[in-house]
Amino acid sequence: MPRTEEQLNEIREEKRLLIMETALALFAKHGFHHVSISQIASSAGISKGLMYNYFSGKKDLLEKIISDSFKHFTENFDPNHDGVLEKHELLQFIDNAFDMIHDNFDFWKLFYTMLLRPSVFEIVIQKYEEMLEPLYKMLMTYFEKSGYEKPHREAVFFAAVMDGLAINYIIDPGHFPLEDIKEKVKSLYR
Amino acid sequence: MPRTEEQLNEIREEKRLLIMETALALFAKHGFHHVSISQIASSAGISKGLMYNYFSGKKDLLEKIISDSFKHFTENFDPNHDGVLEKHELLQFIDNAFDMIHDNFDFWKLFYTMLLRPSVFEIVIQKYEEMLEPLYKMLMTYFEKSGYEKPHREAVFFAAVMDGLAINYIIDPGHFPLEDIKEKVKSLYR
Amino acid sequence: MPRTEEQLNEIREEKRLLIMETALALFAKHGFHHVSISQIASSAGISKGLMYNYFSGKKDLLEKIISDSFKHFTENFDPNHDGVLEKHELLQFIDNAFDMIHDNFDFWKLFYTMLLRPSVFEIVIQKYEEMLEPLYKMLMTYFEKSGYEKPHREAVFFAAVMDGLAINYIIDPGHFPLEDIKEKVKSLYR
Amino acid sequence: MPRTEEQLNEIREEKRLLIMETALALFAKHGFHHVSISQIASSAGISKGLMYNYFSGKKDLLEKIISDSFKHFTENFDPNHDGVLEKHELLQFIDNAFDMIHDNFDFWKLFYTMLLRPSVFEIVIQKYEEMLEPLYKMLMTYFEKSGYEKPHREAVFFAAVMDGLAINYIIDPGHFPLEDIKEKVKSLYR
DNA sequence: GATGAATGAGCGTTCATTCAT
DNA sequence: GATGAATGAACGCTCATTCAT
Repeated sequence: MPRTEEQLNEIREEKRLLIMETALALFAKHGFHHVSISQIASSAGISKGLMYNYFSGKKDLLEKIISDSFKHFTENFDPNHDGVLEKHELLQFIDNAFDMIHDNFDFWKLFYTMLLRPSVFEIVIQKYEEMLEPLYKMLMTYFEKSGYEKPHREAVFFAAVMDGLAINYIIDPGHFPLEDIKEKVKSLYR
Repeated sequence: MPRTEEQLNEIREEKRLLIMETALALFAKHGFHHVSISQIASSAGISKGLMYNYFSGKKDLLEKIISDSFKHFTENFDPNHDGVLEKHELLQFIDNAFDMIHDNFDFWKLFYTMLLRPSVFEIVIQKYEEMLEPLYKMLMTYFEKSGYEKPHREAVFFAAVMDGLAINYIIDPGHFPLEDIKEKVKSLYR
Repeated sequence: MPRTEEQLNEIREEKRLLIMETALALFAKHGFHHVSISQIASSAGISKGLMYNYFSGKKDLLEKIISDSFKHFTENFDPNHDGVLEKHELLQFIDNAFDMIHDNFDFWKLFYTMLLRPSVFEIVIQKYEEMLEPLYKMLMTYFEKSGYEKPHREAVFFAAVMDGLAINYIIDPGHFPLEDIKEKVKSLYR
Repeated sequence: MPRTEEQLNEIREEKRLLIMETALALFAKHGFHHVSISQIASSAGISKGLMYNYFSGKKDLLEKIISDSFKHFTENFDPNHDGVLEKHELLQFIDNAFDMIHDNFDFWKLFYTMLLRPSVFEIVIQKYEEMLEPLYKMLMTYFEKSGYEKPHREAVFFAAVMDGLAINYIIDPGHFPLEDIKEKVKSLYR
C-alpha cells in the first residue's frame, strides 16, 4: 500500500527542513562556496541524490533558505502591521533586532557574509529588496513625521548603523557589549 | 650587459605589484572564488607558473594583498602620530575614512567581503587587530577625556557605525548620500 | 465485486501498451538516452516504480518495444503468404514500405537510430534477421526467376536502397519527394 | 628555458590528434553517449584535465572530429575542383566512396550512427549541410545536363542509395559483395 | 627567470534502480 | 497492484598546483 498523501507531506516537510537547517549551519560556518553538496548530504545523513528531490540545485537550496528566513523576519516586524511606525515601535525594533540576530545567528551570519559577494548575493538580492523597501518607507515616513531635516539620510544612517552593529556582534558575540549598545542606539532616537 | 642586483630587485618588485593589483581588481569584481589563477596570469600578461615564483599559492596571494594594503592604511593614519586624538582630528578622520574607501575601493570591498569568512579572515585578522588597537585606545581615551559615560561602548559603537556606513557605501556607491552622511556622523561628535 | 482474472489481464496489457507507446514516442523524439524513466512514467501517468512491474529495466523496455513492433511488422507482410513474389507484389511492396514507415514513423525512426549501435541492436538483430530472411529469399528467387545475373547482389542492393530511402525519408519527411521516389524505384523493377 | 613555439606546436598537434583518434575509435565502437571523458583519457594515456586544454568539452571534441574528417572528405571529392561533374567523375566517385568508407571506417560508422540521433547530430548538422550542398548542386546539374527528367529526384535517389549501401557495408563489411555492388551502381549511371 | 603542458582531486548534477509502505 | 522517497555510481567539467624544458 502506498503512503497516504499526508504521510508523504510529513516526510517531505521533515526532510526539507533537515536539509535546509543542515545546509544553513554549514554555509554560515564555512561559506557557501566552501560547502559541497556531499558535505551537506553526509551531515544530514542522506544521500547526495536526495537533495535533488527537494531542491533543484545548490543555488536553489540557498534561495529557499534565505527566502524562508526572510519570511520569518518580515512576519515579526512592524508589530501591529499598520505600515506606520511609532516611536515606541522603533525603540522596540532596536531591541528585537538583536534578539532576532541572536535567535537566527546562522542565518544572519550567512546573510552578512553574502552581502558583499555579488556572485552569491545576486541570487537573493531581489527578495532582499522586496523585504527592505517597506521598512525603508516606514523609516522615512517616521523620520519625516518626527521633524528630522533629511529623512532619507536618517533612514540610510539608521540601516547602516544596524548593519555595522550586527556585523560586529556576529564577528565576536562574546565580547560585544550588547545591552550597552542597545541603550546607546535607543538613546539616539528617544 | 647584465642587470645589477638592484635592477633585478626592482623588476621583481614591479611584477609582484602588477600581479597583486591585477588580482585585487579581479577579486573585488568577481569574488575570490570566481577568479582563477589562469585569469590572473593572463590579465597580468604572465604565465601561470610565474605566479608561483612570487606567491606560494592563491591563498598566499590574497594574504599578501590584504596585509600590504593594511600596511599602506596604517602608514596614512594618526595624523600627527602623537597617539592622542583631538576633536578636530576625530572629525577629520570621519572625512578621511570615506576618502580612503573611495581611493582604495577594490581593497575595502575585498576586505569587507572577507570580514565574516573565518577560514580566510583568520589569516589577516591579527594584523587587522594590531592596526585597530591603537585606534581603539585613542578613541577610548578621547571619549573618556570628553566626559562620555562609557568610553568602551562609545568606541565599539563608533567603529561599528563606520563599518556599517562603509559597507553600505561599497554596496552601492552611486546611491549613497555621502556628504549628508558625513555631516550626520560628524554632528554626533561635534 | 473483484475483477475477474481476465479483466485484470486486460488492464495489465493496456498499461503495458500505454507505457510502450509513451516510451516509443519519447525515444523517437529525443533519443533513447535523453529520455529518463521519470519522464516516461510521468508522461504515462504512472509511478516510476510501476514501470518495473512491467519491464525489468530501461533496456528491457526498449527491447520489448522493438520486438513487439517487429511482430506487428512481420504479421502484415508477404501479402498472400505463398512465399513467392510476383512482379506486381514487388511493386506493391515498394508502395507499402513507405506507407508502413509513415504509419509507424516513431518505430522506424527508433529502429534506424539503433541500427548501427551494436550494444543495443545486438539484442534485436536476431529477430530482425529472422524476419528479413524470408524476404531476402523471396527476393533472390524472384530476381533469379526474372533472369537477373546476380540475384544475391540484386537482393542486397534492393534492401540497401530501401534502407537508404527510408533513412532519408525519416530525417526530413517534409522535403522528401515521396511519390517521385516511389516511381523511380518502381521504374527500376518494372 | 621554456620550450620554443615550434616545440609547443608539435606537442599540441600530436596530443590533439592522439585525443581525436582515440575518441573517434571509441565513439565508433560504443557510440558517443556511451563513451566517457574518463575512458577517452585513459585510453589515450592522458589525464581527464588535459582533454580540456585541447577541447572545450565533449561536444567540441565531437565537432572537431567530424569537421576534420569532413575537411578530408571534401578535399578528396570533385577531383579537378571545377564544380562540374563529368560522367567519368561520377563513376569514379562511386568507386572512391567505398574506398573512403573503408579507409575511414570509424568515422563513417560514427557519422551514420549520428545521422538519426537529433541530440547528437544537431551538433554537426551545419557542417554536414555545408559539405553536402555543393555535392547536391553538382549532381543536379549533372543529371539535368544528362537529360534526366527530374534532376532533384535523381540527386535525392543517388544520395539515398549511397547512404543505404554505406550503412549496409558498415553493419557487416565481411559479407558485403562490395565489387558486385559497385558494378551495379555504376551500371545505373553508365 | 619563465613557460604552459600536464595532473588529479573534487565539484555539482543526473538517473536507473530499489524497497518500505 | 502501486507509490515515490531514497540510493549511489557515474557523468562532464574545473582549476590550483607541479615540473620538464
